[in-house]
Amino acid sequence: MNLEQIAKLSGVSRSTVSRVINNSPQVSEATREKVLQVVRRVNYEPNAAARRLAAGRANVIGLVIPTGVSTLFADPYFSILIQGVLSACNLRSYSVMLWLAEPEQERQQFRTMLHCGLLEGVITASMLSNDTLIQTLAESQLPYVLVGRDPTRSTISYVDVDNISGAREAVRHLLRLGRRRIVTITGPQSMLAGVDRLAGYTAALRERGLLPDQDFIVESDFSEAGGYLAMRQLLPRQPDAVFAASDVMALGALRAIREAGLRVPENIAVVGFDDLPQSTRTDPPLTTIRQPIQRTGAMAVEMLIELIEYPNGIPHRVVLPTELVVRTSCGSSLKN
Amino acid sequence: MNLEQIAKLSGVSRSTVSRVINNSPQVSEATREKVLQVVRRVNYEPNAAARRLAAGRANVIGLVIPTGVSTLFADPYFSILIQGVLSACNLRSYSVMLWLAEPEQERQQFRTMLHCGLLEGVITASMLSNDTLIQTLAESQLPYVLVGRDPTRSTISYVDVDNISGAREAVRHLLRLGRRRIVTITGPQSMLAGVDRLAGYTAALRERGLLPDQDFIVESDFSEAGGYLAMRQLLPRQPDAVFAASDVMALGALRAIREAGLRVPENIAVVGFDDLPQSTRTDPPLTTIRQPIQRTGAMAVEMLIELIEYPNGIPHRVVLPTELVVRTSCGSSLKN
DNA sequence: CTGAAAGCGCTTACAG
DNA sequence: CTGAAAGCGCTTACAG
Repeated sequence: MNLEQIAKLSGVSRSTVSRVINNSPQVSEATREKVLQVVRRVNYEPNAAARRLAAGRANVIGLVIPTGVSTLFADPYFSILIQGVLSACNLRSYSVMLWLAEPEQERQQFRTMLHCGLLEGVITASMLSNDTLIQTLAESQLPYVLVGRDPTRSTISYVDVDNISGAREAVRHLLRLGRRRIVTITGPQSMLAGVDRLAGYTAALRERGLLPDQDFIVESDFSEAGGYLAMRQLLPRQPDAVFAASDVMALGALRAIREAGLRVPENIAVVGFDDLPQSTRTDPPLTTIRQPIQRTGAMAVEMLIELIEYPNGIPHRVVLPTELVVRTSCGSSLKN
Repeated sequence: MNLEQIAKLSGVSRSTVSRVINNSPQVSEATREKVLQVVRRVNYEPNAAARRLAAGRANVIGLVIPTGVSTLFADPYFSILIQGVLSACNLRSYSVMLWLAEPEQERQQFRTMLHCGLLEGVITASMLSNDTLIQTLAESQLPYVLVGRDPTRSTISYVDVDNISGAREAVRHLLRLGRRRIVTITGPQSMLAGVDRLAGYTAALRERGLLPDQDFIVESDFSEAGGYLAMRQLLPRQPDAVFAASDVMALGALRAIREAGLRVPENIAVVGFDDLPQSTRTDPPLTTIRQPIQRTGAMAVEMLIELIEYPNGIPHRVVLPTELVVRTSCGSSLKN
């Protein structure tokens, strides 16, 4: 069923049908109704490929998550982000093409995807800072928005979460509770979220005149296993608290602490970052920094659609706030 | 950059360029080389929308996961399945459009997506048995394959996992270890995986001449919280073992058991189903039935592509095997 | 082996 | 307000 046939059935020209489909104001009410009736009766659905070709629009965007197999499996962060992007797209009648960037050899596929003429814009998440993917993206001339800021480029739109403040809040909380030997398990320092959360940790200590001790900082990879290993490495420092830069790593830390026969929060207080759904059910329930993951995804969609619709608009940068969620993994100040 | 321009640059016609792009054998080696050089030099990428329009192919399929927001968040099963589908598609140079079926009102969007002319085929997962979505899919005339069988339709392709045998294996293991008061937390009985795994439980008991007790069976929803609640409900039955129809529910069961002050496996043995990555790290590590989730996704892709390429091929049904993975949540037979 | 031409299903100036 | 026509970037009989 195509335009031509609808036209025939409703006794007008193809152009007119096209106009009513696209809600053009320059159609008489009478014709509009007549055509709409046929459209509804035959359940007509315009062909997106043809539309894309003729008019450039097809309402499809790409979502690229450049992470190896393992991380995506392990971190609910991505599921939630994807969910946020997808529901926002549903609301706006956009479809999304999902692409997971696997190792280097796949970069050619990324180019192909960008240049194949199906996508009107792209959202990318979880980039390494200064990822070559971004370069490729920029060259494609497609509108795009980053999830996570990129300090090396000033002219692009991104939505990020306030990682520095969030991490600082986490460590301030620990300090308020009287903890002083606060170690941290960081995210990869090749990712800006990893860098920023470490910066927040450092800032909170400095505010109190404390000097961050290099031995108190172990770099990890946002995975449970990584958090576990890092915590084992930190245990000999005899910490009384740990700030893990993600809830999943905090989970690993909890496991390492338990294995060492120590107790949370009595011996070691634990704060995470993310506030994943399951963090209410860890043992003990995790005190953490909530970031609005789903909203981040939705915001990225809104920004991208704006960029698509107004190509000359200025780029926006949005930084979403975080929030300290106190549960029991740090104890309360009364006890200390 | 389009065909026309490549043609001009290489001094041949558009038709010829198209032929070399599509690897047609009817082109002389000399021309092919000449054209290919230009193609590579300018980094030409054919326009998929135009291709789709002209020839019907664009190498894009849809993946629809009809589950509410909550489940997708909570169950890594879906992340892994998506991963499997995406990597298989990457290998075959297909792109995938991901669509999450939210509540009923969204069904119209599903139709739109199917009929918009971008998709060449569809994979759907985790359907309710006899879901109306399948009806819509069938009407669309698109090739599709189901993840999970549908007993009500005999002419469609699906890939499923042997849920019945898997569940039976799980319960046999418990029986071998001497457990006799074996309860089960089932998946939703509106989903075939839920039904099949319960059937496996029942079958294993029957083999031993045991009668499945209705009080020993609680229906749940594949979520952690659901597993927790179900286990609390089952605890008064004084079970010495529980078969949870998914690892995520087993996690909830572990939590309920721990809260009740009981020990795993001493008081209650626990078996799950899935073998998620994190099931090696539960406390205690979970004995479970491994199902090849990623392979399921990849297989669905292969089957769908075959259906797309050979529209008159016969539908295939593939049932992938499961495997018992013994860790420590059931103890060993020596202890019993 | 190669090219000219028709056609895929739309949109959108242009003319009336 | 409406229609005829050109065009988006490809593919593919058809003719040579």
